[in-house]
Amino acid sequence: MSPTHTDVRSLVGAALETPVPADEYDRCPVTEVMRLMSDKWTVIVLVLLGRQPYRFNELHRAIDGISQRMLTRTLRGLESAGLVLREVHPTVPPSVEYRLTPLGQSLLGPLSGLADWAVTNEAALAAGRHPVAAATSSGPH
Amino acid sequence: MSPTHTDVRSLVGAALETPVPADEYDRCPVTEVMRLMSDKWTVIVLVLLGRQPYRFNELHRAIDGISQRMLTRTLRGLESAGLVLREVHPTVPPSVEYRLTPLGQSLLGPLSGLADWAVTNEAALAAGRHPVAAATSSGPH
DNA sequence: CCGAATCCTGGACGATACTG
DNA sequence: CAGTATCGTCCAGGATTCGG
Repeated sequence: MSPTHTDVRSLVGAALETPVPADEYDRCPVTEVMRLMSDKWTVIVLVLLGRQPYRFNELHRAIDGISQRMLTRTLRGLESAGLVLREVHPTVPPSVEYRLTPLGQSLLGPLSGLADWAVTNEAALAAGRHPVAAATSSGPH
Repeated sequence: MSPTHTDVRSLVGAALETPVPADEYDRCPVTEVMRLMSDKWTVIVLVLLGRQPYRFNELHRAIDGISQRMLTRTLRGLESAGLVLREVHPTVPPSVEYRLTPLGQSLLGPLSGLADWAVTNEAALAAGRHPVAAATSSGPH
């Protein structure tokens, strides 16, 4: 198992001179995870399911603006990644429950780290570019 | 300044019953950050610039498969978010250097957390769905 | 209640050519 | 060297309809 990473060098290997091969970049686990989370609804679904299991329509009502189609697609994506478990209860009418798998739960930690950063730096981001000490060697005279 | 978040509840407020308003979700800082990072090249550019400053064509050569157009767009996006600083040196021929701002640097930490998770769970993700203790106790065969 | 099938639009992305 | 302009393709995502 990998030791703790202190940076994201896993993405680029150890290459400084070597260009990142397009193929390797495409199959990099970091890239894959970003692809998975980068659609419009996956994160919010992940967060909600992190709090409690939901039935399909509960989720549909809980997320304002999502269509049935996109909820289904989002859940399928998470399911096939092993982050969400789909449980069908053979009742009448049928009900389907979705919950996070342990793997899905474990993603909430890192995701929370990113969320924390986003909230902390919300102001700086909203400001567009923030006031950094621009250090051209010519210097502000 | 916000206290430390232990989960991503900042995204959903405190609402369990209340549906997440589409508008609020759209302007949530977490959503914005995900939007920023969710294109094909932003993450790798961020990572490379985290190691050292790059000139435009250095970056172009370092990332296999990226087009000039997309590199420009990616850098513009990062710049307008305040994560990357663009420095024009009035030499002949002109050279432009890109480096991370302190804000950009600070993003590498949380990003690294996600990368670490991705590498750690690469196997489980590659397997599609992982062998979780399924509710159906009926084993294989 | 849960979801698949179909149609449509906008934006991401790539390739190529051109410019100061 | 560091871009911009233009064109074409592909796919995420919304609306709607149908099925089990």
